[in-house]
Amino acid sequence: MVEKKSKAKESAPDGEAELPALPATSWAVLGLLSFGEELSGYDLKKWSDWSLRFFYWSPSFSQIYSELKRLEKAGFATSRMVAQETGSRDKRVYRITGEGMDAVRRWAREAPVDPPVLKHGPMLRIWLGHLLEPEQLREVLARHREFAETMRLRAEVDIEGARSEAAWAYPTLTLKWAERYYRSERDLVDGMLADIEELENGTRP
Amino acid sequence: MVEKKSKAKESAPDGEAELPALPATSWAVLGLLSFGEELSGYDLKKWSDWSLRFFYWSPSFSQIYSELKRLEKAGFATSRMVAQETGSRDKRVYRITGEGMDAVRRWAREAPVDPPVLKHGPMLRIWLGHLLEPEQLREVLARHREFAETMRLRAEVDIEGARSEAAWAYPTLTLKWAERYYRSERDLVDGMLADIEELENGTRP
DNA sequence: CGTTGCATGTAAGGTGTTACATGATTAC
DNA sequence: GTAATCATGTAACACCTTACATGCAACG
Repeated sequence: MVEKKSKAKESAPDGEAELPALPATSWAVLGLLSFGEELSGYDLKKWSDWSLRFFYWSPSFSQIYSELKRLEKAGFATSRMVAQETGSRDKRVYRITGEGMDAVRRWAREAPVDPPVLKHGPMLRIWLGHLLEPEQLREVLARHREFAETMRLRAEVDIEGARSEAAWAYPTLTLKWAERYYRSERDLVDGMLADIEELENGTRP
Repeated sequence: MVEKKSKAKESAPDGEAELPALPATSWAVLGLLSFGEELSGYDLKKWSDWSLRFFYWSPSFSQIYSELKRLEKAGFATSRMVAQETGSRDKRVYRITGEGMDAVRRWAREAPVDPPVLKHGPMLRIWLGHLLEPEQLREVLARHREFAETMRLRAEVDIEGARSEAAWAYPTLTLKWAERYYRSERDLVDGMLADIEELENGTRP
């Protein structure tokens, strides 16, 4: 039995009620609502695109819509239709409930600290370096470097934008983290380019 | 139309045949085989657990088995049963084909350089810092720091183990990368702990 | 004599994506 | 007039995981 992971199977007759086992994405969406604003699915997508994206992949529109339904069914959010004055299509806006706040808070405090999930395509390519020409290796790294530097600059800009807004204290903390993370990602490319150089020139005495 | 991504839809009447659109995991498994050894599904899982794991999540047994079937159907690998002398269950071993080598090589050279996928649970928690006590924030970070340091040490050990084996030149490169990556991840925790300290002591003049 | 490791595979189900349908408003 | 943005949602499907079934060998 290699693929097992015993799971306490609900019950838990101790005072605390069990938190429902939602996927992390669900908690992320509930987390977006936990800042208190009433938001539509569309808003949520936009918001997650430019805040979560630095450290968490942004779910698609359709997933956000289905997560919202799930959260509403669980009693963690309520929705209401809002008629648009201008005449465009009505929108459905969501607001977190008291139970929802309790649940995210408990999740944030009690959930196990799992290792981050990383799928680093560029590194997978380098790992298969025996299949590429050195020039192509460098090309892959150059593209990844561009990406990292773009992200770093975006984080830098956002930090400026969020400055001294007390409500954004913690999100700003993660932006600072992101600025350093993507800086490191960029520098790691440079380190690897140097290692490749060394490997080719055969600097072995 | 927000969720579109036009896809050239096969055809491509230029000389080159189209590479089949396999998921990255499939290429990763084929990549494991591209080092030339004849391996069972079980071997492949073990191998991916301790090599890919530093920069790419390791697929489950059952997925590896189904990827192998897919690769065999595509003509990228062949398999044969091997009877076990000792009497335990027979195993099926896989070997990459010439077409398989061509395909991974082309994939590694030609596939677009996509940004890494990151789902950083610990950062998601910090981002929701308004829901936690400062002590709990630090606890989340401490656990993540432990993880990062463990990974860093493993990479360090593996680098020693792989030294001067010419065949492992590129995998060793990614191990060096990993050692630096997890070192940075650890240092990023320390940076954030300092930022939290500052936030609490309110060092604002 | 129970646990761990070796070894392969199926079934069921959850997670998440793309494609499509629909339609009004605003900007070029 | 046509493209982009706002806005919501369904359907189909791909990806991937867990649970389960099965069974032998070696170790303590």
